[in-house]
Amino acid sequence: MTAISGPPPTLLVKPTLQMLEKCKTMSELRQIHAHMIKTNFVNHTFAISRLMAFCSLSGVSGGLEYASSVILRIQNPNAFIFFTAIKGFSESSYPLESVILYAQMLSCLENFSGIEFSIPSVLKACGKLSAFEEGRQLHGQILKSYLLFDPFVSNAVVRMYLDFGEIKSARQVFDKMPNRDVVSWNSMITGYLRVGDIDLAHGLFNEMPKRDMVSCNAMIDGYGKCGKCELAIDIFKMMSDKDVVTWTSMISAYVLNYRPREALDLFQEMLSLGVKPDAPVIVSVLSTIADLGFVEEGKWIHTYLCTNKINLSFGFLGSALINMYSKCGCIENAYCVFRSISHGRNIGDWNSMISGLAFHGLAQEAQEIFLNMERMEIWPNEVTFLGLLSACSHGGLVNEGEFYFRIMHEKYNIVPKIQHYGCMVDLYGRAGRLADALGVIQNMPMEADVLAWKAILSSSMKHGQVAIGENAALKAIGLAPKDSSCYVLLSNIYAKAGRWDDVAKVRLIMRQRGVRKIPGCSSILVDGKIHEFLVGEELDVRYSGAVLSMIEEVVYRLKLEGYRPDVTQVLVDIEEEGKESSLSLHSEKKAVAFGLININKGVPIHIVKNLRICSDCHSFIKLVSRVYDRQIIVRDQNRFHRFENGICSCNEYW
DNA sequence: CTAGGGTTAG
Repeated sequence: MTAISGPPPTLLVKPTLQMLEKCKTMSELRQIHAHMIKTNFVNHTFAISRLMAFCSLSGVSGGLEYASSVILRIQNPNAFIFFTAIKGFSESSYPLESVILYAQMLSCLENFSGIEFSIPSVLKACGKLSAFEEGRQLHGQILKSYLLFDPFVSNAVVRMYLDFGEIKSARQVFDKMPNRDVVSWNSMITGYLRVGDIDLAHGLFNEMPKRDMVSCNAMIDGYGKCGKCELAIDIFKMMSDKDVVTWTSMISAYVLNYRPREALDLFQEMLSLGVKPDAPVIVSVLSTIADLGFVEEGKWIHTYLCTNKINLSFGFLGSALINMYSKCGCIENAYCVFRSISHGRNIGDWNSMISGLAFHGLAQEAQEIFLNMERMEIWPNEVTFLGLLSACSHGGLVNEGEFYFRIMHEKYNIVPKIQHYGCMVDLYGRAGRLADALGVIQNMPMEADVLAWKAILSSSMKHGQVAIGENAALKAIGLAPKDSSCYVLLSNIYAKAGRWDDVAKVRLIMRQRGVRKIPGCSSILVDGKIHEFLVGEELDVRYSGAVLSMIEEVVYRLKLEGYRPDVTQVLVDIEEEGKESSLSLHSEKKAVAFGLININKGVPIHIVKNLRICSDCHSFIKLVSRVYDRQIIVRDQNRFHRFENGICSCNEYW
């Protein structure tokens, strides 16, 4: 087809551009394109570049072929026509197309002016692809053509080397850069922060001639990620201007450093100052709320999203909401959100729903979600299978777990990662099949990590396997010498076997190594207020007397019903009576007692515990639910336990 | 056209 020379009719320009803007599918694009050819748009640079941009959108298949064929038909293509497509592809999931298009551009352009606009995108694509060879060639071309004087280009070169993980090369380019600007400094700083080289990052931060908000935001984020929360706070407080990224970085820093309350307080402060929250900050806050189990706050955010008509299928919002509701015990609400985004569901939304159901021990329902995915031809990813495997392991469904593990690579071509093997270890371990669990560890293609050994450790504890447990503890402690839970589990195993000397030894080693047991902490929501209880004798004066006598009364009544305190859950060998009273000071028992006093019959008692619920508390609460006729829902580190009528929803899989 | 923040996982 030959283009007629001359511009398109002026009246058609605006509607054509609008059509391109609204275009949704490739076949629509073909129609518009046909129309453009008829009405003389083939050389209209702006319209063609819009058309090219569409081709580069992710989810459009055959985009590259179409874009290439369009360009071939242009009489005198210029660099701008290529630019939008090159940029688009570099940001898509097919960055290679961007490199291909760039090569095509070089071969068909007569005049190279304007190609410097595309170069940053191609460099970005090379970085994403780890295309070392192409990247270095490009760098060579840039050096020869003096393009390094363009700050956009040289900064992109630095960024590419950082993406390659070649910090030294990036630094060399940075040091030799003719026109270093604030972006160059910021890129270099984030490069150092990403690999945890805080000192070098901080050095540049101090040295740079002029800092801007981005520099500070990057430092806050970097400090937060390497556990230096206080330094992050220093910078945050020092800043006079803050944007939503500043707040998000500081909020995430708190979250990462286990200071969720301060994170939420900061979010409140941000809102009260009129800073408009966007998707990233909301996602981050929702995950904190999920961890704390603060349903009310979570609901408030959900309402906020609805009233501000924020689309839940955007980014991670949907999956963050689903996760929040399921972690807060409201699996129905989670379902509701999941159903409400039936159009435009992300893979993350499906995964969160499956994991949420797994967390509730609803293995059947989790499998049904997966069946729906298959029916709708939605391709699962590795996280989908983690959810499914965890559902099976919490539901005691060994055969089903084996099935999913198999189809994961046979049908879906997903290579199992260490986490998947960990799930399998857990699956067999919980079901009491320790030999099979150990078999997984022996046969997996990588070295087992702490979590795999901890799975063995806790199932040895549950099934009274001292020797296997000892060995697993040795391995786990070797991999994570500071993790108190490994020592505690080993000590529990010894206690269960009555080997109090060994219990004492473990305790001694812990003290020598300075490993402190994380104190158990349970919280309970009463009248919209959160009340916290810590393990041990210190009890908030506000409640102490009433709660302690309530526990005494409950223990007395339960003993009449056959309750026998399980003293193996005590870390120290003290006299039997001492063990009993120290058991009765477990945080979840205090929270239950507080709930019995302050929550009316018929209203479920919701408790969140920071660690795993101990087996004594588990049988204790089962009995309470029957004797006091209460529904008690406990969320521990691993999952939900719904106690009713003397039975727990976990069916002893925990 | 280059630099900063986000979920689901044993």
